[in-house]
Amino acid sequence: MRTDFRTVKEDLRKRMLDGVWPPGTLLPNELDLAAEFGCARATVNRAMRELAEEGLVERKRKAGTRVRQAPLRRVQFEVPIVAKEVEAGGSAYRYAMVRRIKRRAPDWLRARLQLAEGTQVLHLVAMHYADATPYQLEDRWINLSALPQAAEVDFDQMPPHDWLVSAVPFSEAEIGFSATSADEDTAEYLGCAKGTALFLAERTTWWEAQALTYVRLTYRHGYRMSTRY
Amino acid sequence: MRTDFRTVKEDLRKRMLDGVWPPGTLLPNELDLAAEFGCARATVNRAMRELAEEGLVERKRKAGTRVRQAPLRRVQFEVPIVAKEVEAGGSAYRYAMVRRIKRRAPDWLRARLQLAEGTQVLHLVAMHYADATPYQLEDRWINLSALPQAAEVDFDQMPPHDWLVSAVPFSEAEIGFSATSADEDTAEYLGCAKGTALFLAERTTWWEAQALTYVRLTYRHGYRMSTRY
DNA sequence: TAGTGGTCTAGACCACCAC
DNA sequence: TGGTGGTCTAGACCACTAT
Repeated sequence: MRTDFRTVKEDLRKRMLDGVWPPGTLLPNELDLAAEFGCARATVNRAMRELAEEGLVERKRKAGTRVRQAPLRRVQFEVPIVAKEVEAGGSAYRYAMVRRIKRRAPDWLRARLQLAEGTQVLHLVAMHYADATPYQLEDRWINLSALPQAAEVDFDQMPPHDWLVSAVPFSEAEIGFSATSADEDTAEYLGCAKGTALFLAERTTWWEAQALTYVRLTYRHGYRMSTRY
Repeated sequence: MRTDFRTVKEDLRKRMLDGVWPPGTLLPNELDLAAEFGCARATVNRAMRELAEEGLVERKRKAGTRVRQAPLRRVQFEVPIVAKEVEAGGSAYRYAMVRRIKRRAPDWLRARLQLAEGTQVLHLVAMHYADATPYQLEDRWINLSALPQAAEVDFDQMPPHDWLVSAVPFSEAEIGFSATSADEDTAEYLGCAKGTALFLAERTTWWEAQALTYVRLTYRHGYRMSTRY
């Protein structure tokens, strides 16, 4: 059995976790490690490169590889897709359009998306359910000057997110998370008391410097977004 | 000038973004691409592997490489470190311990951290400020059976987080984000009205299957955690 | 300037799996 | 069962930077 880069990687990681190589330690160079593990230098290189990407070690030419003082912590989330989220929780996903209005972009939206005055937008409100209980309220604005086809789409049949992914597979986005108080409408949609603290995700999507859509996703009371790292 | 794997990668990416290879397209195999780019197969492999890690393409032996239908979206956050966050915002960071009590772990904490009955814990409450205004309320519990040294640390001089990073450089953690209503105490600490919706981050940290600490970080009203992708 | 990591090459063998 | 990606090797040259 040959020496696998994963074997090397996990072995090196173990030495750091077990305190054999505490933070700040200078590791042996690639050639020496390759000799120790009985593998090619390229194999050690791959192992070390991945450890560096994970933030466990820091590499510099000539200076060598060091265990990081404060191992970097990067959290990775999958962008929550509501249908998958609901089904992963063992519930049946259901979706319903609430409102669909074509109108001129309000000022706050024009400012946020940098739209010209008088730009037409499509305002969609939709509810997402887990079994029969409200899960998420979607409040979406689509820039019709960038996506005129959206005006013809039947969003009763296809959730806006699905259509957007198919229409614009690649895009830049900014996503933000915060807490908000339920206003009267939101409280009614989500079945909670007015003033309840709710988790809010906002996303703005761009393509080639043009804003495509802005969406506010308000989650039901008690929602928690979590991950391990 | 030789063909760089970055060149190959960006060239391939461009073809997908530009619609030359729309979602679902089967890409040429590595050998053909290597011939096209005039480089070794390993170079193409590295480029494609990274594109796969980014979620742009999907690779399967024998089946080949395909452009993803719905390009996967992975969001990366740096784990927010309050001091850096505040200073990045151009404010002066200040920190103050509010309370420090050694006690037996309450039942809810024992359940969460899987502690034996009667386990001693250190309960710390601290405030983090941006300039003179409250920024974050830290409510932390440290398992003294795992970290007995914590009992002797002067947390007036060093924020708990900094001490923990130096004491336990490597650990597993679970982090969760949600929304919460300000109770009376929290409202007073953060200078907001009772019942205000606040952003809450909770983190539980483990090392070798033993819980080290559980912390609730409640942010001031209006806080927003955001990222691009 | 010398030591270290970064990358490319050409070839090889293998595991997986769609056909 | 054959084609594809996954990985390893041995060698080479180069870029960066600590000294």
